[in-house]
Amino acid sequence: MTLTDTNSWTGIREVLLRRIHDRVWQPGEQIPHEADLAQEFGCARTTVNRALRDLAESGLVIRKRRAGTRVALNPPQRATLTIPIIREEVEALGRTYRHSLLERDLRPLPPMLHGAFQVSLGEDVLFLKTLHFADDRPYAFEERYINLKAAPGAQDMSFEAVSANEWLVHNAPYSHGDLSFFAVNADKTLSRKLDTASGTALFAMERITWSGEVPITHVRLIFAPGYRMRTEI
Amino acid sequence: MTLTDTNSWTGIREVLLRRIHDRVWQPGEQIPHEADLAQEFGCARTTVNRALRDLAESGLVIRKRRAGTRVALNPPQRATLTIPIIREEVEALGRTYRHSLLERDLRPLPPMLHGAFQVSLGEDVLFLKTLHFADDRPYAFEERYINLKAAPGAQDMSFEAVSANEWLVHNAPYSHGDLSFFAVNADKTLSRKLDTASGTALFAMERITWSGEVPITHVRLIFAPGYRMRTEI
DNA sequence: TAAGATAATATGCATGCACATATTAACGTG
DNA sequence: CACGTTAATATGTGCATGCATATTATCTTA
Repeated sequence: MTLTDTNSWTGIREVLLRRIHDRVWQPGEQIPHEADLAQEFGCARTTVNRALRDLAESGLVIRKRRAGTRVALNPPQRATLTIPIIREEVEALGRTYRHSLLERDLRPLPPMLHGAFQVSLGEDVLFLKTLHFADDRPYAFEERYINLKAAPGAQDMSFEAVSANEWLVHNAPYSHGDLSFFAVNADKTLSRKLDTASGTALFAMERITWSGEVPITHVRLIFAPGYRMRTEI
Repeated sequence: MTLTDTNSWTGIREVLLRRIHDRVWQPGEQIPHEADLAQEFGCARTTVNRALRDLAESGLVIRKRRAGTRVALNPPQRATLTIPIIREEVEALGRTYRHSLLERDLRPLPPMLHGAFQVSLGEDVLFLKTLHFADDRPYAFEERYINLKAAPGAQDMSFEAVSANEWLVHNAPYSHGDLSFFAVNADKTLSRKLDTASGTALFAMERITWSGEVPITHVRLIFAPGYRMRTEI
């Protein structure tokens, strides 16, 4: 009856999904064991396991050893959003990308970042101010601090040809990071750079990345008015 | 030498991860076949497969049949963010949640939503305006349209005791949706509701969900000033 | 030589089995 | 009856194997 092949793990996942959607198995309710399901579908337990694991990953079911598998009470609304390199994002829109480096100097780490960005306080960090353009219209304004201990090569880069973002992605890969999104009002500087009225609400993103225990970079990106970050769930 | 057990799939994943981080395998470079790696680690190919599949899922390697596995050129910066139910988000902050229903009526679908929200144009939709509080301070302002064809029970709900969000999560589960984030300036209404100055930049989220082909609801959530959406990568 | 058929190969997936591990239920024992 | 011990059980994971499938390389043939 189903279009999907029933004894492939994806097929089984679809069937289970439908049962959850159609309330055959109520939220919070325990569903049959892997072994029973395997028998029902006439496949190996491994295959059922694969399907259930996938559902558990997306948060739809909760699995516990011995306790069994149950339908999640409130399926967490998870969204995976891809944060592209700005150049790629702009080019994907069919527009021409360029960027211009507004500032570049060594300076002590601003106190605001002392907590998150644990560098010995004497050390200078590389500070960059960049403006990103799409078809010669400002697209995003970037302020970035780079820990030279984590990315020593950065000191010799001008970051005029290749953006710091891209260079870092390729030369100082991170293991983890913190990401946050918020809204800011355009101050005088921002409004001039992004060619908008002062006070305009702007979408902003802040990111700190580490390689293990070592902080690599702190970026603050502020997008031109009208920017939307989209994703599907 | 490694702390992790080397012949568990997670252990193998760690080893592979380190090789990628340490540039033993350069970006774009092809890495050994599953079979070779299995021999190197002294485990079954299945186990290597599991580790590689996991790395592929997080976008660090690209796998193609016959073509082999190679390190991703620009590892997409993917972030999974969990969009919690507001009540849970507020309570997780250790604050008391409540909400108040400001408006509730049936009305034709506003033209703005005709494109996304395909309801026969004659049909009315349920419109709700809600203000969410944390410790009696405004937390977020919500405007919501509910397709009564997708969630007929909604017409009989007052949504005063239980929020529309929670009710829908439990009674009209969606199969997919569109999600977007942006910034808006507080207009007169918003500034009064959210107790802030007019013009303040506010973080906003818009979401449309469907069950199959049928649209369920359109929500626009505007958060009080200072809100940050955080996640880890 | 160019285009199409064919073989080789790396990953994808299913199976059956065994053992590990977390968690709950049952069981004693004081 | 309370509390700690033990057994039962469902999921987690590893292994060996075989076949499926996509893609590339090679070999034909006109």
